[in-house]
Amino acid sequence: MARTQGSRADVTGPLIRTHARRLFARQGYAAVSMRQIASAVGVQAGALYAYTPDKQALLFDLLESHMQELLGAWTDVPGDPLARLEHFVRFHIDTSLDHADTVFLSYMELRNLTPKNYARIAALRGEYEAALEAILRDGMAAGLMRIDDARLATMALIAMLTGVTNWYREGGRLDRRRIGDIYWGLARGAVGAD
Amino acid sequence: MARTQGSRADVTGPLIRTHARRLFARQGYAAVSMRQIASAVGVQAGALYAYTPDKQALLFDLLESHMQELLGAWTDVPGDPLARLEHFVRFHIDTSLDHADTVFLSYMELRNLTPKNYARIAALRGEYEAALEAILRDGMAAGLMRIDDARLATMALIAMLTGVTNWYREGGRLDRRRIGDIYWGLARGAVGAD
DNA sequence: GTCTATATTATGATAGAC
DNA sequence: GTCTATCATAATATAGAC
Repeated sequence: MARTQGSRADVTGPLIRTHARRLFARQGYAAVSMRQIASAVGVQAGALYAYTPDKQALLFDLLESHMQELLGAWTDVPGDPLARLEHFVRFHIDTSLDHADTVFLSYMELRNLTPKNYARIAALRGEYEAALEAILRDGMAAGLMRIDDARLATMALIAMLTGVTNWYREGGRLDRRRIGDIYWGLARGAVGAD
Repeated sequence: MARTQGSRADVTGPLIRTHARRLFARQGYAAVSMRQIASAVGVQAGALYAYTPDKQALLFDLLESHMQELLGAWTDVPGDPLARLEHFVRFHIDTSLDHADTVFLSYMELRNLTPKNYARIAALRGEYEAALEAILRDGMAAGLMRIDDARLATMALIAMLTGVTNWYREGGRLDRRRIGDIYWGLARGAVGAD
């Protein structure tokens, strides 16, 4: 609640998203008021409505742009399914830690989306899951992986990797590279590639 | 919002817990009002305060009694670490699915606890994690498992197993027994026991 | 133990001035 | 684009009657 006048559209928009993301992740969508977001940004509550039609749209935009960014950032590598799986493991851990707030939001606040908005996010998530499942199926076909059920293995691996966000703390016992190594070992074993 | 008078202490208490648990899990703690819980139970909002000092205590009671029940229900089996791990895998999946609402709550609403209440739940969770970690360490010591980091493997396995609640639907493609088989295969591979 | 009524505070969203 | 002021509604929690 700093300024009392003046237009700064270029900076206010991103600030709203940043602070909303952080607050939603830390306290939950329903527990955060528009006034609280405005206060963090340094504007009055009314000003937020120049950037978003309502609170729901703000949440949806955060989740959708995150999924779009995730899908845009993911690039499969050609060749050996095991190398591709290792790449996915490291990519997923790194991006999950880079966007821990949004990742948490994506699991937590799906239920606060309208049905239509929910369907959109679920579809994007399905695309991402399909990328991993394709790798596993290729690995099975090539005889490099022993997997009972590719769909369940996909869900299991994503849950396992995303779980890093539950305990990781910057400056902790292990750095990211080492964590990636360890989880790649777990994933490789899980798909029977040892 | 059915009755208009009459005392039914024996049934109202459990009903409050049951409906609060379901509503908190489906909509989030902050999004659920005391009126909403009261309405589901069939009493007026004021009546809830004969059972709980406030909303926060209601959430804490649900989480704490769940953790107590989980710890009470868990019994290690003697002998082979691999058999003990299989037992843990099936136990964790089964109880997670039996208490899907509370499991979800336990991950999502920890941040809505006061620091003291949070510390209590975290301690109970730590006890449970320690049970799995002990199995993994015994397996490593016995040369039956190849694990880089027992602590991370513990967190990874629990996240993987708990993730079942994210996609499981009653009457779906796979029954619980089969799901347990598949996840046991994944877990066994992850700890290098193939 | 439960109801009705209410105190108090906060919420999402809008209108109009600058 | 932002502020101030405000509407309409809803929240948690309490008091006192039955």
